[in-house]
Amino acid sequence: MADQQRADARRNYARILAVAEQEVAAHGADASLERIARVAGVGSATVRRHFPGRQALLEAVFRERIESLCARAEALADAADARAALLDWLGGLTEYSASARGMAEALVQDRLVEPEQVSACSVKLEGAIEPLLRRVAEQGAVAPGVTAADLVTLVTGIALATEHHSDPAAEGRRLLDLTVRGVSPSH
Amino acid sequence: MADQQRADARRNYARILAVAEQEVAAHGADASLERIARVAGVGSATVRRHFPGRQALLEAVFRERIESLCARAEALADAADARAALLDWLGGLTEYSASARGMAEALVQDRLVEPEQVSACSVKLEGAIEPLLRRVAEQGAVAPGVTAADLVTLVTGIALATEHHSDPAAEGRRLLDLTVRGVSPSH
DNA sequence: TACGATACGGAGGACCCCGCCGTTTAGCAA
DNA sequence: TTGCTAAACGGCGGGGTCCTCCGTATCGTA
Repeated sequence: MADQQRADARRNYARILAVAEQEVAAHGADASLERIARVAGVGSATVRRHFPGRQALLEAVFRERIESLCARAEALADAADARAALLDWLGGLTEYSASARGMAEALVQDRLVEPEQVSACSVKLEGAIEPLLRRVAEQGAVAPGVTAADLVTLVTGIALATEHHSDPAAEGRRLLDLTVRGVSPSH
Repeated sequence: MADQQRADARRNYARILAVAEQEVAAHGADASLERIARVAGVGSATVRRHFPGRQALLEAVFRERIESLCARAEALADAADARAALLDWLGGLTEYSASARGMAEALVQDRLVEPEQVSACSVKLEGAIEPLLRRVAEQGAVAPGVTAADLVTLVTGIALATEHHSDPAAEGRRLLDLTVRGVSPSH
C-alpha cells in the first residue's frame, strides 16, 4: 500500500524535490514553481501533480530537517539538565530556521491553512518540544502560561525578522537568548 | 520648493494613497498595485510614478502612524517611570504592527533595501526608542547589549508570527510581555 | 490665448499560477 | 514478446501581475 506509484513518477518526484531545495534556498519561500519545473526538466503540471500547492512543496522540502529536529528533541527528553536541554534545542531550531530561507515562512504559513493538519511542520515541532517544556515547567523554571506553541511562534518570529541579517544564525541565537532571559526582567 | 507638483498630480497622489490604505489593510503587504490603480481610477503607470516600488507605497501608507508613534515616544521621554514608559510604548507598537496588515512586513522589508535610508520606517522607530531605552539602561533595568534595533526587530518578529492569530493584538502583547520578562529567566 | 513642461494612461513584453485534455509510457497479463 | 489499460506526463490557453515605453492630454503661465 506504500508505493504504488509508477517508477517514472517516483523519479520525477525526487528530481523536483531536489531542485526545489536549491530554488527555495536561493529565493526563499516564494520561489517560482514554474522555474522549478523548468530546471527539473518536467512540465509545470507535473510539479503541481506531486505537490498540490506551494505549501505542500515547502513541507516536503523541510520534512527531513524537521524530523531530525524532532528526533533530537526525543534524545534530549531525559537529559540531566532539563532547562539546558530545552534551550539547546530551541537554539538549534532558531539557527536553522533563521538561516534556511523559506523555513520560517513555511512555518507561519502552515498555521493559517489547516488549523489541525497533522502533517503540518509547526504541529510536529510543537509536539516535539512539549515534553521538554513540561519538564522545565515542573521545575518552575519557566514563566507561567507558556505553551509549546508560544515557543515555536517566538522562534519563527525571530527567524522571520532576522533572515535579512548578514549572519542570521548568530543574530537569531542572540535574540533568542534575550527573550529567554528577558529583555528587561527587573522586578 | 515644497509643492511644485501640478494640481492633478497631487490629487492623484491622494486618491492612490487612500485606496492603497484600504487595499493593504485588506490584503496585506503584497496587495496588487494593478488593482490599486484600477480602483483609484488611474493608470498603473501613474501609481508607479508617484511611488517607485512597492516599498515606497507601504512607507507612505504607514507614515502617519509611524510619526504618531514617534511623537508619543517623545512625550514619554521624561515620564516618572522610565521602564514603564518604554514597555508601554513597545506594547503600543506591538499591538499596532500585529493588527495592521502589512506593517510588519514593511518594517522587515525596508531593512534589506537601503541599509541607511533616513526615510525608512524602522530607522525612524529606532531613533524614537533610543532615548527611552537609554534611560532604562542607565538604571540597569535592561539586559546588557540590547539596542534599539533589537527591540524593533523583536517586535516585528512577534508581529509577523502573530498576524495569523484570531486576536493578533492581544496575542502580540502577551508574547511581548513574555519577551520582556523572559521565557525562562531563571539562572 | 497660446505654449511648453508636466503628468497621464494605454499597449505590449515578460513572468507566473492554474486547469484542461490529448498523448505518451510503464507495468502487467496473455 | 506483445498488447493493453490505467497512470502519468506536458503543452496550451486564460487570467493575473509587474514594469517600461511613448504618444497624448492637461495644467499653469507668459
